[in-house]
Amino acid sequence: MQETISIFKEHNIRATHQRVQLYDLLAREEGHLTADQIYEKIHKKMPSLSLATIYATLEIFKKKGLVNEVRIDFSKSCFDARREGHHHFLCKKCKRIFDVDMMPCSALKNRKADGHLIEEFQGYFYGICKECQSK
Amino acid sequence: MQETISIFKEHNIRATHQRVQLYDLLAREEGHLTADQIYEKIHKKMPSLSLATIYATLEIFKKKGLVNEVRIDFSKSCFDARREGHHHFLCKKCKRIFDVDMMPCSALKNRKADGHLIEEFQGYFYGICKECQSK
DNA sequence: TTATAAATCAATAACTATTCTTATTTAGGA
DNA sequence: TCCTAAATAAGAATAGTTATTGATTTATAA
Repeated sequence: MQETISIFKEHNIRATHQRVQLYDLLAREEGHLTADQIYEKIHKKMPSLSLATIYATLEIFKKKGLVNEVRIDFSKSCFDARREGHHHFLCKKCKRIFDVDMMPCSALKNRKADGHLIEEFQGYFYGICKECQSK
Repeated sequence: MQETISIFKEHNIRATHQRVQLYDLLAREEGHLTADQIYEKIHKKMPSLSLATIYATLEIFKKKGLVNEVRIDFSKSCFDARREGHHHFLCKKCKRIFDVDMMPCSALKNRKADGHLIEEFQGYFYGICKECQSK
């Protein structure tokens, strides 16, 4: 996608097919996917894609600030396109992850806690999702 | 320690030496230790202790709500004794973890976010710690 | 105290997400 | 189009964690 390529230019990222696919998936289709889920999805269009490339690419995106690693499920990371002030909710029953846009803690950024300078904040919520409550 | 044993009784946990050592370490000496660090510390007093037992014990403590798993450093978990409304700060430079007692988000518990019932909340802060700032 | 079943233990094998290595391919400028 | 550094694919290696197993220990009751 053209918009993605210009974002890459801005951030000095070489626009390979793999990278464009990956970024488009996270930024325009779905958030919080694991490396494995990303692999499954892109593999269909691009059968030669390797998992190692996905990890390497995600690492680059993270460094450039395009993507966030989310570790709400301790066994594996998932990733989504960076978006200020959004956090995550993990349902204990169905294990699905939801975005939480309610953001009471955004004021924390660049403030100090016990003298420590806060640059980033991630809020992880655990509980029972809407759907699972009504069962 | 006697107090630990009575806590175990309350929670129906058999009070073995290994478990008492482990809980005392987390609750009375230090927080946020990795399984490996726990192993190193207890190994001195109790050379037969195995890492598998540490993981198994931590799992029991977690289920009973005595201990929290903290995954602020993505490569490995660390653990501390549960204490309401405290969160964690990871220094990007020295990689140390600090407790953050400032708690603006405690009101979230048992409320809903987009209809999802919040049972637990963990706040992860990333930045530069007090010491590293003054270098 | 002793018997017995259940719980716990240590040791190690197995598992899984992630990272590393290397030969090959590709993007983007000259 | 050609050149070169950078990126990729494939699979091996690593590391944290979990599962298995068989032996030991413990709680409880007789």
